[in-house]
Formats: sequence, structure tokens, C-alpha cells
Amino acid sequence: MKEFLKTKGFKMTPQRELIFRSFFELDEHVSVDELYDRVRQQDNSIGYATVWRNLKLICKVGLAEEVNIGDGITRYDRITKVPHGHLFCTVCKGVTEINVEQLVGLLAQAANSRGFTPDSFKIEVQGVCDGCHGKVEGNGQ
Amino acid sequence: MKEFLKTKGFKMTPQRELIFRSFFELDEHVSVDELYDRVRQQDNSIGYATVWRNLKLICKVGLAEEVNIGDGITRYDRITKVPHGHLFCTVCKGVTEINVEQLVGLLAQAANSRGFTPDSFKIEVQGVCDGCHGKVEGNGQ
DNA sequence: TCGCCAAATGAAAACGATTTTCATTTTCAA
DNA sequence: TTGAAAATGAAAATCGTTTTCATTTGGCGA
Repeated sequence: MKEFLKTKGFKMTPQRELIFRSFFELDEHVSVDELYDRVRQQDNSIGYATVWRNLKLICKVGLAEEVNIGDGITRYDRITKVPHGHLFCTVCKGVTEINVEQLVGLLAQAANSRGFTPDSFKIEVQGVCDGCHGKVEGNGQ
Repeated sequence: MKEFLKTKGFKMTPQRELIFRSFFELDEHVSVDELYDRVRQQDNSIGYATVWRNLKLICKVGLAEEVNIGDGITRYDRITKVPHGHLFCTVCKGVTEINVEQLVGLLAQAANSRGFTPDSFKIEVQGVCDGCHGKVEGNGQ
């Protein structure tokens, strides 16, 4: 990783190493706050801005991307080779990934036919997950 | 519209009427600021909060939904019967809609097979639109 | 190894869009 | 007409994000 960053013109630091490691250990879609909390457990001298900047850096070097559900909080999602979409449960706020390879193919085709060259895709579904179906019926709000 | 709102428990006011009308006249995906500016041309006494609250109201009664591209600005998009996705041009910031009826069908199927009950779909593609292809090659950044 | 310079860090402040508060006005059903 | 509930406008509060600035650090070249 140090070498990888060097080729991009960035330096390695203890803080950065911890932040990167923590980020990649999680398979969740973390927010700055969440990663900050996690990183703090290892080193409580790391500043919030540092976590934020490194999350941005991870995106800049192409290892993650920002995800926006619309709740006002930006999350960071590791970029994997397989294009995937997200199922957001509006009850438990959980996120599940689904493979959308074929869908992306169709989408790209549709975009291309309109002279649009796709760069990245975002496919999100909001709804209620399996585990939350019981809960919803029971409450009024 | 007045009757419609009444059934939902809301009242009609001159400001509300102007805001609703202005919103539905636009087929663009407007932000609060944009709609505020537009509404102000008709009545410069309307407050920002009123425009914001009414945009939220339009969503609450199911006539629009919030769209988030990730630029930090929430836009409001009329809900139409035909599910559609968005093509966001990263060069000119333009938005084009595409029909994604079949895609949504496939998505719903995929979600259902995992016990997930879909509620709404968000399909977004970032890339370069037809008109901007020429521009991009020319500049370094 | 030493010194330098660009990059990185931490704390705090700045930003900016969104949301709330509060006093006042308005709608609308009785 | 009248009262209760809802809506409005202005201003302030929120809150996540981003920048500033002084200081420290990493890592290359001498």
C-alpha cells in the first residue's frame, strides 16, 4: 500500500495506515463518523479531519466511492470488481448488496444509444428487508 | 389540488398555490434555491423556509421525491407513473431521464428473491453526454 | 546520516444547505 | 363570526462537510 500511494504522489503515515486498514477491514458502508469512532479506539489522538481527508484520499486513488442515500450522510463504499447495487432497509437502516452486472450492461446500452458515455452507475433500492417485515406491521409510525 | 390537500389534512394558501404551480410547471429537477428564485419573481415576499417546507410537503403527499447526486444539493423530482433513471453529465451537469421500466422489473425480482420488498428505486448513471464529448478531449482538467 | 521541502496532521473555525423556532397571520369548519 | 389548527416569514440553530493555519513528519537528495 505504501508503494501504491507513492506512485500516486502520497506519503504513508501511521495515522494513514491505521485509517486505511480500518476502512478495508470493514465491509460495511461507513460514514466519516463511524470510521472516526473505530479508528479512535486504536489511537485517540487522530483528528476528525484526518479521517475525513483520508477517506477522500481513498476515493481519489480509486479504491472507494461515495454513496449517498439521501439521509444527509455520505458513506464510503469500497470499489469491487463486480458492479453492485444497494438494498437500503428503511426500517433497520441496513444495507445489503446485490449483484447488478446484467443490469449495468443493459443500462450502459440504453445510455450509449443516447450518445451518453457511462462512467459509473448507482443502483439503489429502498424498501423493507426480510428481517424487518414483522416489525413494520406492528407500529403506527 | 386544494381538495387533494384537504383530504391529506393540509390547507391551501396563496403561497402554497404559487409554489406548487411553479414546481409542476418545471420539468427540471429543481433545488430549493432554484424554485425559491423562480417563485420570488412572482411574489418577492415569500420566504425561503416556506418554499422549503412546501417542497417537503409535495414529497410527503407523494407527488415528488428527493434526488441526491452527491453534490450536496437536494433536488426534487416529480414522480411520474413511468419509472425513470437519470443520466448525469459530469461536464455540463445536465440531467437526462431514461426509461428504466424493464430494469426496475428485474431489480424488483432480484430484491424479492432475497426477501426484500422494494419501495422505490434509484438508478443513476454518471458520465459524459452527447453534447459534451467534444469539450472533454480538449482540456487537461 | 543530515537537512530540506512537500505532504500530512490536529484543532478550531468557516461554510453552506437544511431544519427549527417563534411570533404573527391565515385558513376553514363549526 | 370565531376559535383552533395550520401556515408563514425572518432569524437563528443544526449539523455534516470543508478549509485554515500553525506545527509535525515522511522520505528523497546531498
